Amino acid sequence: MDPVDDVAMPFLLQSAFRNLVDSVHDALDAAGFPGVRATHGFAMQAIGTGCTSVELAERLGVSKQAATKTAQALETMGFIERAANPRDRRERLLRPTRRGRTMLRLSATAFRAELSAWRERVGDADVDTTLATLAQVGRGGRSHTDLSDWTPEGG
Amino acid sequence: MDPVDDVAMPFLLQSAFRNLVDSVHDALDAAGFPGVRATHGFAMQAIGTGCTSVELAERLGVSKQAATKTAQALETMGFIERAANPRDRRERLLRPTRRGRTMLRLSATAFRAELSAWRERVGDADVDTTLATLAQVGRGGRSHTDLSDWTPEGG
DNA sequence: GCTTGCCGTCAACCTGGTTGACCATCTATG
DNA sequence: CATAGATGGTCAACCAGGTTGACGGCAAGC
Repeated sequence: MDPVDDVAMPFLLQSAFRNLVDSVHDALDAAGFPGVRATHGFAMQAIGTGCTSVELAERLGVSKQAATKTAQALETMGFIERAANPRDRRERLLRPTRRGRTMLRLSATAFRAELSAWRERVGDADVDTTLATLAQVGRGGRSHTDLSDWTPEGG
Repeated sequence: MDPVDDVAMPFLLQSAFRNLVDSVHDALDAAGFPGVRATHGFAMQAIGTGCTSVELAERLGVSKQAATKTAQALETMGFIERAANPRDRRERLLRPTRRGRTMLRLSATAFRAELSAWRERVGDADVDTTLATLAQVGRGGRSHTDLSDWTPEGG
């Protein structure tokens, strides 16, 4: 394989991301969850076992209005419900429905399956190195996404 | 470092991409090229030494209308010019201006600088492995971006 | 109890993409 | 040579996902 120029990094990152996300969406589509977009999966992950719109916004690194829009889409698709909080009637707790949790589980499975394919193609060691490297270079820059409270299988 | 779950891959890819692109934009901004977006740099790379809108669309993996819009933005910013082709009066050849080539060169330099920072942080070997791994997993999936004709420093 | 501040929402707008329709032009064919 | 079809480019309408600004409802602190 010819050497990869450093300048190619952004393209490689983006195309890897797209390939990964596309394959997961294909799997979700086949499993009866059509129309799921990348943002939806991200947001579901960020919601975890439940949070408010403002928390979601912080976790996704977007404005609260954008988070609210995404949450509305998720609610329309039946992935979350917005429960009133009797203790604070301003708040609406976003929490995944049964269907939402199923989608998340399928999504995680699909991600792992695609990663397994990568591992078969290039070897476990290289994939692990890639994960570790990206995790390290990810910190340090401004992180638009707070991963601290994510429990992908926590529901 | 705790092990990185495979499910984290999309987030790592995306945040690495954003960090990288943001740092390059900061550098461009500081060098007198404000307002450059990721799409602009990508498109300039894709245009290379010159191509038509339709070719640009193919290289970027988007519709020709989207490519045309991007090209218009690039022209407005003074990075490309659209020359008539006397041989085929339908065509308009998109080709980088001097300023456009300068921007591309600065952009490439900034990418390499950021990658150098990565290399210092995690070591050459890991960055090389990451590049090679991403390059391999990138092929195989549907590639939205044709890198075949790119000559980043070719101008 | 009133002010302050936070949660959520509405509205307007931007960017970067989509599809459909269309005109101008080139090209291959009858 | 005329013409039908393919191709390059543009216009218009629309969508998704993000932004900022304004604002109403509610809770909480002096």
